[in-house]
Order: sequence, then structure tokens, then C-alpha cells
Amino acid sequence: MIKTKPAKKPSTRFRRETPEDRRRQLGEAALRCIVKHGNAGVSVRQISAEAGVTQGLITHHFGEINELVAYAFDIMSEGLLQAITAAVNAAPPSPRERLDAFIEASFSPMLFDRDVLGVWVVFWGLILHSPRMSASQQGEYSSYVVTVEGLLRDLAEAEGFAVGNLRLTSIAFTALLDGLWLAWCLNPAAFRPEDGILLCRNWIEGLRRGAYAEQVT
Amino acid sequence: MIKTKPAKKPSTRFRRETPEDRRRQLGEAALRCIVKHGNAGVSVRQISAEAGVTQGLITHHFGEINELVAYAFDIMSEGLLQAITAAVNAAPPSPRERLDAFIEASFSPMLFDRDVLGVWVVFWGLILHSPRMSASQQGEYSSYVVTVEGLLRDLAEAEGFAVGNLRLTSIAFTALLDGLWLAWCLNPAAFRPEDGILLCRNWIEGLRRGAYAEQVT
DNA sequence: ACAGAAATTATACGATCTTATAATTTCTGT
DNA sequence: ACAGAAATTATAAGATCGTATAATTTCTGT
Repeated sequence: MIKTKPAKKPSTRFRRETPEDRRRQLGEAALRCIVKHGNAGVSVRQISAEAGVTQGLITHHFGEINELVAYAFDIMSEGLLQAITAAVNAAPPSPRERLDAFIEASFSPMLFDRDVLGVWVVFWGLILHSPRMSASQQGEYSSYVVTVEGLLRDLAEAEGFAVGNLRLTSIAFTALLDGLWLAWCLNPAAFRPEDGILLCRNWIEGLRRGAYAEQVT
Repeated sequence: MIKTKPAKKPSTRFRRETPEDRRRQLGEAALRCIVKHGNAGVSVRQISAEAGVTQGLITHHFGEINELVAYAFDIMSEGLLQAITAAVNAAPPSPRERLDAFIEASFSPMLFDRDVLGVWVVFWGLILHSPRMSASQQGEYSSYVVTVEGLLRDLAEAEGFAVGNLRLTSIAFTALLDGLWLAWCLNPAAFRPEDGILLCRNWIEGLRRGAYAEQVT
């Protein structure tokens, strides 16, 4: 018998991983499945196939699939916020330039991406019907808004303009970013990412001119 | 034999409806299912049960379920845009008051509602993966932005301030509205609907102060 | 009154889903 | 070297899914 294919026969049938590593592998496989198939990608069979393991492994490490999805959400949130803060910290230390780095990072292909929105839309759908997911979301949103608050506060102090309610104003700026992201992903022909940057700078200009100075609360 | 229950025995086993009526009934049943169960509600069995008919009717009237969902999307979009324009037209004719009516309608319980967002999130997920749904979405978004353009143009003319690119500016205002809607539905404790109205008025104030006057494109 | 068109039901098939259980394999510690 | 703990596979059971097909019912037109 001739070995036509010198196939690399694995000496072992599967590799044993630490729970921590395996959980992360499964979480990332889940994200890839969601990118490819949207809500339909949230499935024990598809995710385990994507990760190259059998279905039982998901049950073993996460109990039920919802826990895996929630874990994937945490991975994703953490990664994005980290990417943004890295971009901000890589910028020159002036408030002006840090905020600008924040805006440009938000519209960079890494974040301003249909696939990324696709994942978030699936998460939003789950958040609206799952207290477990909702709890994670509240935490992530809160820290995101706090980040924006810091950037806007520093700019206001450096340039000497007034902001009535910093928290509400930060929520508005965050909403503008998310809304533009959503609109562009659903209607890529409506405007270009650089137009989005421009519109954010216009918003900041409104802030400079005192449009947000009077806020009773 | 005694009739303990004088049950109303229907003389007919089912009622025959015009295709148009039945399609609408099925579309509205689909929306109720999506409100209740999110993505999981998009199912031939659940929707037909909600509508009180058998599964075959959906196949008969829509062919495949995706067509039903797309139809439900059209119903929903049309209804919301119509509700908003009705509110605008009911307001006094001054540009100031018409725009204000638009904003207040956007934050009224009819639109600023978790259930409504839940339906949209499901649609967004489908839009991102279905050309058929995407086409409907592009049309709806476009007419929505055109509506905003009209309101902002009238205000700019009445008050005499400059807007560099009316279309981009309208996209930004639309994004702000959608972003606040999304943020509040996912984090109802973060702010109140009236705060959202306030933030929109601040945005308009920035517009008045010329923050959007200089837009190269 | 009644024939025929179309709406609706009834039923079935194959695919995919989640989860549970038991058997197997890997790897670590001694 | 080897025993045992834990990771992983293997397998199966029961729901639910979408859609196709044929039979039945309703209602309209003449």
C-alpha cells in the first residue's frame, strides 16, 4: 500500500486546552459566525463547527449557549473600547488632538464597518430580551460615556467654553456617533466616512459656540 | 343532552378574506410576534398561530417567509413616517413650531419605545444580510432624510442662518435622533425622553449659531 | 341553484436546533 | 510508569423549523 498522501496524521485526536483558552476560542468563533450569518449564526452547531470542536464542548464550558453569546459580547466590547482608547492615547496630549483622534478612530475601517455593526445588531436584539445581556450592556455603555465625558471636559477647560450638563452632552455626542455608524452601515451610499468626521467636527463647533451651555437638566 | 356551554358554533370553519386584507393581517401578526420574541418571533408557525390561521397561508400569500417579513417592514416604516408627518402637519405652520413638533413626536411614547426599537433591531439584522430588505430600507431612509431636509431648510430660511450642506446636515440630525432612541431603549436609566428633546434643541441651537455653515462637501 | 376559482386547511417530510448522557482521550502529578 | 481528573468526543432524544402537496371549504358569478 502506497501512501499517496503523506498526510500529517495527528498523533493525538484532539488537543486539550485550558478552559480559559477554550472559552476565548469559542467566543471568537461565535463572533465570526455572527459576522457571517447574523442571527442565524448564533447556533451551537455552527459555532462549534467554526471552532473545530464538537457541540458538547459548548455545553461543557458555558452550560447554555446564551452564556457563550454574552461572553462573546464582553470580548467584543472590551476590544473596541480598548482600540479606541489606544488611538486616543497615541495622539498628542492636547485635548483638541485627543478628541480628534477619538473621532477619527471611530470612523476608521476597524470600527466603521458593516461587519462590526452586524455583530452589534445581533447583540442589541438579545439585550432587549435578556436581563443578563442587558446588564453587560449597561456597564459597557456607561464606561463609554465616561470616556467621552473626559474628552469633552478637557476640551471645554482648555478652550474655555461652557457646557451645561456634561453627562447629557456626552450622551448626545455618543448618540451622534452611533447614529452615523448605523446610518452609514445600512446606507453606505448616503455619505462617506470622512463626511461623518466632518459632521462630528461641526457638532464640536456647536459645542464651542455655546449651544450646550444652557441645560436646566 | 344538555348544552352546558351554549358555544357559538361558527357556521363556517374559516373566513375567506381578500388577499390584500389577509396579507396585512399576517404582516401585523408578524410585527406582534417580533415585539414579543425578537428574532425568535420570525417563524412561520408563530406568526400563523398569532394570526389564527394555518401555516400554509403564509406560503400561499407570500411564497417564502422573508417576503412576509419584508412586507411587515414596509408596513412599519410607512406607519411611523406617517405618524410623524401627521404630528408635523398638525402643528402651527411656522418652521420653528413644525420642527419642534417633529422633535416632540420623535420622543413621544409612540416612537420612543423599547418595543418599537425591538422591531427595528430585527429588521436591521435582516437588512444587513438581505438585498431585498436593504432595498426597502434605502428607500425609507431616503424619504425620511428628505423630510428632515425640508424642515431644516425652512427654519434656515425663516431665521436667516447658513447651512453648508443641507443633505449632510440632515443626515447628522437624523443620526442624532436615532442614536438617542437606541441609547435610551438600551439604557432607559441613562436619561429621560425630555432630556433627549433638550439635546435635540441644543443641536438646533448649534445650527443657528453657524456651526454647520462651513462644509466643503 | 350550482359550478368553478381561489382561499384555506390538513398533513407530511427532511433539516436543524438545544440539550442531556455516557464513553473516550488527553495530560498532569506523583 | 501510571492513576485519576478533566477535557473532549460520540451519540441520541425531542422540539421546532421551512416548505411542499393534496384535500377541503368558501364564496362569487351566472
